[in-house]
Amino acid sequence: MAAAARVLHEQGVERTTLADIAQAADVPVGNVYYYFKTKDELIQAALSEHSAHLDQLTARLEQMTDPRARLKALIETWIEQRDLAARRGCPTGTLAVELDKRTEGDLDAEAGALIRRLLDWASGQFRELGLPDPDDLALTLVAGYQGMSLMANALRDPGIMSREGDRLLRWVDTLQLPDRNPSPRTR
Amino acid sequence: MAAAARVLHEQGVERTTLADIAQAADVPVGNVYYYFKTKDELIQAALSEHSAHLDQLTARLEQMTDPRARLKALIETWIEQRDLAARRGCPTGTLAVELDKRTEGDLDAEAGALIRRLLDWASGQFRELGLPDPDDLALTLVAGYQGMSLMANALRDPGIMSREGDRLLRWVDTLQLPDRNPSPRTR
DNA sequence: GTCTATATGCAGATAGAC
DNA sequence: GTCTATCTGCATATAGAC
Repeated sequence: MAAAARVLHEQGVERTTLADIAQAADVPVGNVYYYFKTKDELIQAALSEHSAHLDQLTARLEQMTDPRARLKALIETWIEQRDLAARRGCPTGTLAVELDKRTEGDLDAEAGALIRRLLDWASGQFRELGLPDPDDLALTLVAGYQGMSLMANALRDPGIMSREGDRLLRWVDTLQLPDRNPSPRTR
Repeated sequence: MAAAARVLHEQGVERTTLADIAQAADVPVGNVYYYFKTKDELIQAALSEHSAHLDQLTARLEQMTDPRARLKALIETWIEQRDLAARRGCPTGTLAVELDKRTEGDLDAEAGALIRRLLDWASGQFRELGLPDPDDLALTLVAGYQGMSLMANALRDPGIMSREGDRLLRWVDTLQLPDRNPSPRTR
């Protein structure tokens, strides 16, 4: 499963053969079929891997008490992955793009669900901060990440991850709590 | 070439067969090879189509005198394409993601070059406005577009294009000219 | 459970009639 | 230039020995 996730990310879903994955996992080709009946099941396994990584990441971030610090640590993590992002793009994002081109099967929805989980987690942090429209803020954050990853990948420039990542860090810093007593009418 | 551009965008590069393109163009398969020796040449032709579309777009925008209005019109164009973006993603962006997975050939660089041309055009507009770091602003703009397109596509939600597009419009509006005489030291 | 050998289908590419 | 028929290679998937 780890080999599948890695190779599918590196080479893309459609250009990766089962032989590639088998070789990366150091097992003969036929053996793969004992555990995964079809290539689609292998792709699903890769999605599970990414899902587990997301769980690990959020669990680590939640050890911090301040939601704003968690969000900034998330962005720092993205920046640290800049070289990989420039070479191969965001693992989940590029997977979503590829799978969305498929009409049959429902793997595309699963990639979307994975992104939505990140979105929901981020939304929860903004909500904890008491900020208005946490869903919108989460969307801006994750879209920002996907955008900078795609640009870094397309232009083969990890510096883009640093520049846009820093901008996101500053953005998170500037978000202000709304005035709690905007009007004397309240109560 | 138009059929190639359309079908390659809809189905993705790797899942599109020459038969698909031939059928969309209403010519028999073998005939395609009279004009395009390989599938790669067809992909290149699709890139040329996208390039021509970009030229048409910027030419149209440059009829406006105010660079800020041009940028806002660009964003409006993106928002108008929200349904296509939600179903298939940004034509150039998804192409870049797919082609970047290829090791052999140099098509990936051409997709990147196309994105860079948009980047350069946007940078020119910010520069005309006299704003500092026009390249960074252009990067933020185009990354924002790619990010919202990918999210709209992954979540199958055109509303994302509207929400994030509106945010970009407000962002362009808030960009201020720097103080021209910040210090009496000058001269 | 593991592995080799093989079947099947299809996509890219070509030959050659018209 | 156009089109049909066909070749070739390769990727998914299977059969079956061990």
